[in-house]
Amino acid sequence: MIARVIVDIATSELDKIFDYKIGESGALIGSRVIVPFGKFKTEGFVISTAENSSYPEEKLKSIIRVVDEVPALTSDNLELANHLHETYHVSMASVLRLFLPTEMRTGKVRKKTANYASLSSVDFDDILSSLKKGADKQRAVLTFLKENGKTKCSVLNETFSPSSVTALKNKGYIVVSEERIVRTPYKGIQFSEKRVTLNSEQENAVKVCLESDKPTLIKGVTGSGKTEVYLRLIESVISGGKTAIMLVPEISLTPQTFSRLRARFGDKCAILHSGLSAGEKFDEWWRLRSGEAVIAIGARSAIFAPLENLGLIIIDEEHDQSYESESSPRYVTDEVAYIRAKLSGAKLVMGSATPKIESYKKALDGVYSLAEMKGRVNGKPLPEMIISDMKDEVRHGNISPFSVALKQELKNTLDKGNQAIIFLNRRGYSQKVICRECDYVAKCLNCDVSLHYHRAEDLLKCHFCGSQYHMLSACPECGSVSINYTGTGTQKVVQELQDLFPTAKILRMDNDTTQTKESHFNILKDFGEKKADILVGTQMIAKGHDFPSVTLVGILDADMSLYFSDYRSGERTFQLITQVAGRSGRADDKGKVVLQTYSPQNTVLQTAIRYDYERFYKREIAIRQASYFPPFSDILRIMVESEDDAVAISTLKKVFESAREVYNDNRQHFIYFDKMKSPLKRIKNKYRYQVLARIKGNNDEIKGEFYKIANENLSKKVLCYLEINPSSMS
DNA sequence: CGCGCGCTCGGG
DNA sequence: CCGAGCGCGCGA
Repeated sequence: MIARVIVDIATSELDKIFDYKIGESGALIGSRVIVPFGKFKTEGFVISTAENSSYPEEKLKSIIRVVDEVPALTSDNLELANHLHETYHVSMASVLRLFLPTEMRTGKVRKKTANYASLSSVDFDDILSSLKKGADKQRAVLTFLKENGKTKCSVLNETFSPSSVTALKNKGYIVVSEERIVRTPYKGIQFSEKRVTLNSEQENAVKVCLESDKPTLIKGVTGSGKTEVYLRLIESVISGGKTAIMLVPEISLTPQTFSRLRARFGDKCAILHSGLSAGEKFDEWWRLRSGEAVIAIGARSAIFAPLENLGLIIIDEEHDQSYESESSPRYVTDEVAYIRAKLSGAKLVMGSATPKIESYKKALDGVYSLAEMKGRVNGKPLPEMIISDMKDEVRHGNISPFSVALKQELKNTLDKGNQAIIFLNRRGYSQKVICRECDYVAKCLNCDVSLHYHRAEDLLKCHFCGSQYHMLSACPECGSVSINYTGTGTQKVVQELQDLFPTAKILRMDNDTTQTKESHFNILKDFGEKKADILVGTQMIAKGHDFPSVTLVGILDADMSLYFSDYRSGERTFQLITQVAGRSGRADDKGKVVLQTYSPQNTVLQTAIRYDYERFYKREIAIRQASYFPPFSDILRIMVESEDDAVAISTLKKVFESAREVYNDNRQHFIYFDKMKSPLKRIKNKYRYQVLARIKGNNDEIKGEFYKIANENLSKKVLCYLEINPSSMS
């Protein structure tokens, strides 16, 4: 028998199948195997088997051994891998890697075992009496085992003594056996479960999802109880003997999210999360592979969970940007989910309060089924939104980061003993450091961006590459000591708030305060337990978590994201405002939101404060249609990045020449085609250029050609990749 | 003349 | 990806 093997080396010239004799190895389809390759050994994947090979018999080598006792990849996985290989034009090896935790490939983790001791079958009293008089420790061990049953040897050794345990073992009075230990993530978390009855909208959503033979989009306002709908769907699917995947945005993948599933489904669910230790990840993965766990929950990569007999895929907050992979292979999660669901006959359910424009269009066009949830489960209205015109504030002499209205509402909130959240999507103290004399701006040496000042450490930091620099004592250009800070960040907001409300306790949550695994959780926990009055934070406070005492949300700079020159900036702003606003007034008191902006008449903001997604959508889709932007076209961008500017430029030229041939042959499909510097000319010491195109209609051939061009120009010195409708155009 | 380095090629 | 094989440039 012949095994057809993909060697686990992800370069395009090795992206072909090598045949090996299976011999005595026992390799099966999906097995990871060690094979001789050239002068060395390498790891590979058996993607199929055959009776004989087209390669000369005498040249065939044999598989050395298989790696895992059970094939790591399922036939579902292999089928999906094939499709991704074809859609994204990436090597089979790099696609297959997606299906395994990286720790597993490098062979660093293995199954963990420990020795356990238990009483042997000899009569207990006989043993006790046969022991010598002085052997009190041994008697104690035996009594302990009698009372507590099977116990880890390490525990016995610690509490009693290793010698007494060994002595008992040698006499045959206790039996020591090696057993597998499953490393369980978030062991300490309490699982509490409040089972609720579904309201009619939730019932309807469940029904639509289960009955539809198309993917379903659940459009439900914040607090409408989407999670409960997901749980019911999972219940229904696993009771039918099938398995389920639930994807959540990276940032929502908290112990609390997991504990809700754990409470309902116990050990049947496994979590796949980059924050887990290598051992935990490995064990959770195998629990899924072995069928011990049937529900996988995780961020985007969990779409590759090793489940067979898949019945359901849920994508929560489907509009979230974290569903886009930013390293090769650059898959888009909902596309992968769509293919996987189709291949395995599973249901696909996506949920959001503010669906992507593309998704909502599909729902309206009948490509997806639509389930709407307009009411909140607690029956409370959505918080009232108030706009503060910051231009007006400045005109009236208010130069603080807070409007008069926000200050007043903050005071009221604190007086009532309630809590407030202040949202600002900019961390650090200030965004820019500028010389007042000569307008010099401090910039990163590796990136084409200005440095942010961080007061806590008195450092200048680059938010792209993380480089840190000493704070300037004087301008390096003109020597002036007069330095200006512009662009308020979270650190400065905390300071200003503290000045305004000296007795208030303020917590800050952003990238800088959540560096360790638990800090994220701890800040939210402290705030939830009312150990602070105000929480100041970035994007990461926008999601999940009910804080019943929060009755005020302040959004500073609501229009910040409006001015990115990006066709999706309006959509993103609407989503962000809706989401942040949803943090307010989740329980008894009615919530309020103060939205500060310099463009109060902007339609995106005007529709957002009325929670009028429909109107926002209508306007947005009209703009996209008139200007031929997605979903009425596809944006193709081939990025060229290199530390060597000359190499980048010469590669760009080659890429452009090849792409131009495609363009010339298909002019009627192109709306736009050109080459240029990227908006961010340099990041992490790499010069960045791009070939940008926009094409009409369903043009998989053009996409295919562009994928090919990108792959052909890739090398050690230069990074070259195609993005389709990227969420960031920087 | 020798070897060091950079390029190309093959691997089942 | 990694080693082998090969060509050519330079120094005692």
